Amino acid sequence: MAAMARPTRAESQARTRALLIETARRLFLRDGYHATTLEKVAEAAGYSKGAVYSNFGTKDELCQTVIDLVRGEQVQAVMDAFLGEGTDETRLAAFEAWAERTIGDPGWTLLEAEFAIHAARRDPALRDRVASGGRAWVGALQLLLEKEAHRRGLALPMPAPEMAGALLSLGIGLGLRRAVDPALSPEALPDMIRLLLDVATRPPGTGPS
Amino acid sequence: MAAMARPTRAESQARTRALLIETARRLFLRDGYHATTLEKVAEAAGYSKGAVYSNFGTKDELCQTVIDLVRGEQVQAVMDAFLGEGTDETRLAAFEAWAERTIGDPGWTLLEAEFAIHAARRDPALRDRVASGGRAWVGALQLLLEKEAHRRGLALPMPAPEMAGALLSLGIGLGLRRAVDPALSPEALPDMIRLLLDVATRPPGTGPS
DNA sequence: CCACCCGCATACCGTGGGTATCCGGATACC
DNA sequence: GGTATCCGGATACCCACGGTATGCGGGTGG
Repeated sequence: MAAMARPTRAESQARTRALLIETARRLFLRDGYHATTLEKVAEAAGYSKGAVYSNFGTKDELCQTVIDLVRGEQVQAVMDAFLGEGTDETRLAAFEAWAERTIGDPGWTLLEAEFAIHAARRDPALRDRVASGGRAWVGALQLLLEKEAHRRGLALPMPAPEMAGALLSLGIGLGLRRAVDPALSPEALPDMIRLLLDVATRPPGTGPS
Repeated sequence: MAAMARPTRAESQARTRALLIETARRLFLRDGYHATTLEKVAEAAGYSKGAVYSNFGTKDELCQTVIDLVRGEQVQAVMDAFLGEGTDETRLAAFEAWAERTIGDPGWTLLEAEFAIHAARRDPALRDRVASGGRAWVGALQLLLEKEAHRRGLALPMPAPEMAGALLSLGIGLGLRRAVDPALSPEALPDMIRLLLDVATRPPGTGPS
């Protein structure tokens, strides 16, 4: 209680930091990395640029923080969707809903790609950190694939790590293309997954439809 | 001859434009869209910023010009590689060499992706133009797939347009991921193509290896 | 209670896209 | 051939934005 009446410095700063992250998240996701200025973030959060720089070393650091946060949520969401209970079709439908929400939303895909490109050209350290984010995705997808294959009792058409990488690449590419060309169907990713499952699952002698 | 001794204005401007495009191409491919400044381009080409703005309305227009140019060459190159003569394996090897050169080179993939993202957020007109570039890729790949399927006398595992789209997405995603994480194998794209060919080609009763 | 510390605000700098204006030589008309 | 005009390119400038230096005021430790 005393802490609320007169917040300690650490609490006060933590609150500032949280507000900045929350605001930055909204703006970065809405407008992208370059179009979002630190001044806009600071003002929207009710602070000045100084507050940002006393909580984050650079714009890159703030954005990376936001991205790590959001990616964690996304990975969690896709794991929940695909690893939950239900029939194969139910879970595939849940995954499709997730894909529609995530890949269909330009904000997230564009931000992660934009920042990755930015980092790739900046300094190797930032690039490495972004690369580890990609590996986090691959790891999650790999786990997903292995569990799914085991649950269905079938062999994957290629080693799980490579297949996870291919899936991630496909998702990134589709997200980008869809952001540029909204007419593009979001069904492509689920279709591809269905095809791959079909490959592994198809009884001998059955050709492609 | 008279034209060389004293170039007409149109000739002079055409030369300026060509030099600017050539220089811009080098810098955009090397450093990316945001890191390349018009002043650097102008200076490297031996002109001033004014020359750029009297030949191109905006930085976006210059970059779009460069991208259209390079994409045309890339599409041509991949068509030549895959539609040329030779055995199936020879042509697949030629394609792999192309993929290694193109997707392995961060410059091109990063530039096209960076500009696409930039355009997607800017104005719809620019976004549409970038989208048409994407459709050009899809069209070329579709033609390629159909010809290859016909040559081998087998059915594609999914409709050609969708498959072309998937392939393009895969290429984009792999290119981006590889730019961020150079340790990533460039074999993934050819592997995926082999897998898909394998799916359509596999004799009945043969499971995945 | 007081001196110090530090989170945030303010003022400022360098850079880069874009604009306004100017200059000089090619062009058009007589 | 002379001269008025036009226009490609140069120069000077504006503003936005990332980043830095410094100042202020209130929490903190003695």
